[in-house]
Amino acid sequence: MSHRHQTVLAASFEPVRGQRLSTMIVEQLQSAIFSGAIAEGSRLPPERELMARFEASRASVQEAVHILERTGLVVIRRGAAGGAFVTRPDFLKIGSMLKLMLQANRFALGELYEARLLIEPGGAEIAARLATTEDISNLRATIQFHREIPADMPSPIGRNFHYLLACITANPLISMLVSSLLGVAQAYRLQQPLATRSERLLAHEQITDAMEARDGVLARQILETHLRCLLRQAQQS
Amino acid sequence: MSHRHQTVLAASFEPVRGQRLSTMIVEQLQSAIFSGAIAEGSRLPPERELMARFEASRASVQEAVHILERTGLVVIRRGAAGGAFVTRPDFLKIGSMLKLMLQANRFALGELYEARLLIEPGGAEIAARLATTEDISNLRATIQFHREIPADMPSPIGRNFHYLLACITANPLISMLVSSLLGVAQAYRLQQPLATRSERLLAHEQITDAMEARDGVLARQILETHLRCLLRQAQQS
DNA sequence: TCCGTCTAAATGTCAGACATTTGGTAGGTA
DNA sequence: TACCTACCAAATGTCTGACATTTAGACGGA
Repeated sequence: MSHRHQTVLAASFEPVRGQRLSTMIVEQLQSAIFSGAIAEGSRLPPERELMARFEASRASVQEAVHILERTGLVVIRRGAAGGAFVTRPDFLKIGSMLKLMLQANRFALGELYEARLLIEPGGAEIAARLATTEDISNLRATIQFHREIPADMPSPIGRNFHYLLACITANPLISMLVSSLLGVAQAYRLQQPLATRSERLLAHEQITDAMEARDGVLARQILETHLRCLLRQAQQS
Repeated sequence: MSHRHQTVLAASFEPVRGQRLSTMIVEQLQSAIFSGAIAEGSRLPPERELMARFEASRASVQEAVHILERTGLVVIRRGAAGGAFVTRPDFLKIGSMLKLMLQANRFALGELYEARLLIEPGGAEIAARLATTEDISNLRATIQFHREIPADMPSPIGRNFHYLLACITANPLISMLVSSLLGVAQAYRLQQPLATRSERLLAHEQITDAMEARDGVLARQILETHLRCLLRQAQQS
């Protein structure tokens, strides 16, 4: 056993050096979840049973399940009827994770606005087509909300005008992407707010007006101008 | 000790129910990394030492470090001079995680194209401004590559026309978003390819031609038309 | 009916051991 | 000197078995 390196010209050159056990378990569970073999809301087998199935220690199994929870694929409840329940990662959680990782690479602020400029104006146009009167009044309420709270208080994402706008598109992919970008933006903005509050509120109001008039093109233009202005400022600083 | 629930009107109502140990360790290490207290490229203390610092078991510490690795914040090397080295998550890795989470929510194919329609045409316009002759020949090489490989063989992301296009924007945020969306798209496309190969290749060639002519608007239009056509098909099916 | 209490199932954590990987070092040999 | 080999030590990977904690539900008494 001590002469493993004197291998006698093995037929297969594949190293197949196993990954970490927990990683492989994660992958198997993931594909089981994606394939629908484990339905949403149902419970994964308890750890002891997974141990037996994967022929791994509890530590490895547990780490795998914890990673799944961190990814947002399951929630773990302790106690008698507890366990790991398959769930759907809500896109706020996804956004916050993305934000975290974006934060690690330090992007230029300009790059951020450039990306927003790609998504949001087009999103506004779609939103204008779909907005209900309730959506509109939601937007107005948010504007009012921001008018009242102190400027230094960061507002929750649910009260963010741009996020609400994205949600109106009824395309979860879009709202997710926007919420991620906004999360990154927030981390930057704490350092240096680019637009004055009144400028921002004015733009938001104009956009809402345009949407109420069902003028998608106008809404798009205003948002585009607004963001492009911020982009220029960001590139200068 | 068995009457814990008869708490005598605690002064603080905060449950402060401790999170998982590994989670708290992850957070501390993360903020240490983000703050720069642990420089990029340097090594985290070995597990035994982290055990002592956090007063936790090796299992907890190890799980935390593994999670950091999964997040892309460190790479772990085994062996003598091994350990967890602080690194920067490259955006392909981030993109793949985003893709994973997008995949978990099952989107309609139409929503996917709608999102791509927001990002990619604008991205193409930016790319047309910045493309070098080398970029152009890269694009052509990719088209040729796809012309030659069998249709059923999935191509690597580095050979994906749309991804290359996004990379030319020189905005890592954009390439990341696009690569994520493409990843999701790939999972779908295995089921049903919407565009015929010749249609796709033709569109790609036209876009490249437009970029070579520095006609950003045209490149944008072609890509937009192409995607919008696919979107319509997706909505019908 | 409304409580407390107990129980069992499940996760959370720990300690210690052994296995594996891998860089470096010391020594021998051409 | 240059190269190869064997060995060592540091570090992560994994397992085992135990104990701690949480919590839903069952059981029973006022």
